[in-house]
Amino acid sequence: MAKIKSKKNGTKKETIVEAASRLFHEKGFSATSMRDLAEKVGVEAASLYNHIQSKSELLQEICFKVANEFMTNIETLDAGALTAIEKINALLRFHIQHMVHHFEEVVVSDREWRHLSDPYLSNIQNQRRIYRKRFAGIIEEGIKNKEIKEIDAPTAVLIILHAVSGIESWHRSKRKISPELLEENMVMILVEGLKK
Amino acid sequence: MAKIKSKKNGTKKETIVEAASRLFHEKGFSATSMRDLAEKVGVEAASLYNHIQSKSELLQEICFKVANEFMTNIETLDAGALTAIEKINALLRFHIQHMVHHFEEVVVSDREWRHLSDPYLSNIQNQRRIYRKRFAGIIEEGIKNKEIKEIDAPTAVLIILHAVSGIESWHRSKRKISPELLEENMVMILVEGLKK
DNA sequence: CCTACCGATCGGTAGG
DNA sequence: CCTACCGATCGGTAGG
Repeated sequence: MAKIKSKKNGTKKETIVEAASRLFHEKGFSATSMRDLAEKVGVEAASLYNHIQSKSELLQEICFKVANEFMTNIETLDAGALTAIEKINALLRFHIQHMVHHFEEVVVSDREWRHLSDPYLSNIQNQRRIYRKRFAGIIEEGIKNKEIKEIDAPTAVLIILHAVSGIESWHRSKRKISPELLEENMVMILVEGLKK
Repeated sequence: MAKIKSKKNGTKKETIVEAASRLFHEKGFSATSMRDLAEKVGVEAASLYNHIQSKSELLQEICFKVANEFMTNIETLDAGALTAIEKINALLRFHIQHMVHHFEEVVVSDREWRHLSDPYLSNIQNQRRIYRKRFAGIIEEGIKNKEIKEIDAPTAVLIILHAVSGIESWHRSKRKISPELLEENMVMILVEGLKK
């Protein structure tokens, strides 16, 4: 009876994953039931299973989509001919913009990946480790070049990545500054803190 | 039969809350069952209810304990005669040390407070808002004094508080630097990023 | 502190 | 896409 309204350029599955992102962000993966999701989408719970295999698959979709986007970005960027500081600047801005525009899926993938099970769990853990190592490599490059002061690179990565996830509170705050101002402020505080 | 082993200076309830911190951190509040908790403590699930009222009470204990510690700290510190930068330095170090030594309860209170229900939910949300405002106030003081460069104070607070929560990854990492080095690095990057 | 058990809700399936 | 329903598990209680 009630059909899933899929957007112009999207399959019904994509519509479901999008609704799942919003719910997982709001209530967490474990506290979200398939009946909650069905209600949000406008069908009965059983009907969801014509488009997806399991609740777990929804979390997989979200986590791997986000991981791929960040991984692709760091690879193309790292291949370019920028200085280390310029690379870090670009990485940070990409993270900020992603958090501003797709914060629900980014937050979910950051906070709920623990609820995946193998082999997806190990896969995501690996990707996250590789990403952080690559990021740290860029910082170490900058330290060698004397662009960046002598800090522990993994600690700097950890600070930058987690600082960005603070944008979630920015979304919730009443009187937000503009996304552009937010970006400039974050770059100013974080990148300046690294420079020699 | 099997009795709860309470530590020398702790009630049985405290033993249960401590185990709950570890489990809520590991699996999340919603995915942790009272049977999981009972097993960890060494009794049957029903027996837990001789010491606590509900699962929700455990989360309340954790969240309010952490909130009180941070609130007390900022109040005593803000009453002192330090410069703004010195206050921020001290606040940051308190956060770092707390995350290093009591990271399970700090992470749980940071990540799971959404699962509280009113009136506890509103209470915690208020406390968090007040804390951030007070922190931002100190930064604004520093901007007026020309100790700190002209940044958006709420954004700086958001960066600092979330950066600190990155210490969770530090705990999980194989080759950790020492807590002292971690602290010095975080202060170096974050506080230097604020200075004029 | 345990055994026994409650109603509610969960993720998911069968069959149309 | 829905109705009907499954076994499992949930938080919590009664009664000893």
